[in-house]
Amino acid sequence: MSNSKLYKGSLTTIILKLLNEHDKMYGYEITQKVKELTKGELKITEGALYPALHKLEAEGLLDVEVAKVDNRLRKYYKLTETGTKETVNKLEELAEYIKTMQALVSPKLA
Amino acid sequence: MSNSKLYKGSLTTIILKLLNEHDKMYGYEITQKVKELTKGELKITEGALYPALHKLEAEGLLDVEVAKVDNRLRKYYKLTETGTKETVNKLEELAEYIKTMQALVSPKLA
DNA sequence: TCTTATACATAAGAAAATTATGTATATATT
DNA sequence: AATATATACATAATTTTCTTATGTATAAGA
Repeated sequence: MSNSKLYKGSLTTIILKLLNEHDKMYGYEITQKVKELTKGELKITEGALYPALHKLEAEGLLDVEVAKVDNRLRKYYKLTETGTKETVNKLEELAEYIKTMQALVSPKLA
Repeated sequence: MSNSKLYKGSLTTIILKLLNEHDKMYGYEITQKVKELTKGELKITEGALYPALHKLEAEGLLDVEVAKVDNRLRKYYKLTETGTKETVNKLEELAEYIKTMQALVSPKLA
């Protein structure tokens, strides 16, 4: 994912946010979009992505829809209603995390 | 540590930064300082803290000095030269992480 | 023809945390 | 005096999340 361990725990937030913006996406598309948006800084590996998608689906945050394009399989994921609500929570948590960390590493500015 | 999983992976950064500011600190003091600086948002658990300190010591980033205060044991940790350099790296990684995540979740502002 | 890209998946192992314990002393409360 | 809370360390079992490696299959480009 990256040389930095800080990304641990943020994959779910990333997936939910992307799906919140793009309506429906398939796994490989997510990896490419992340690479593009972060200018190569962050590469989502398949070993992390697919289990994460399956977990989100099992938790009822995502719905899946299978399609065949160019004779190749695609699994399109989209947010459920619950998933949309959870996205809001995750984004609030991210904002809170950033605020908290800035308070810790820049205490003079906090 | 917190209800949010985002803190996973940031404990080392937090420890190093606190030691960079406070010269020497002992474990329990670190837990209290974090609680104070984050107004209770973040609570470092002992099961996470002590193994992390031992690991940083084993890696040569921290030196330890044992003291007895009020008949109770304290283990004061301080940054080694290597530890000070690594602190700079970790803080750069944190800044980079925040920048990257903002590019992902606020693409319009990126 | 061979490599790269697209597209899914899982399994073994590592890393970092949580949760649950354990020991011990000091201080505050009932 | 008894009990609870705070101070101060530690580790072990388990869980979560990721990396690395591997596997299958089709399409496109060199």
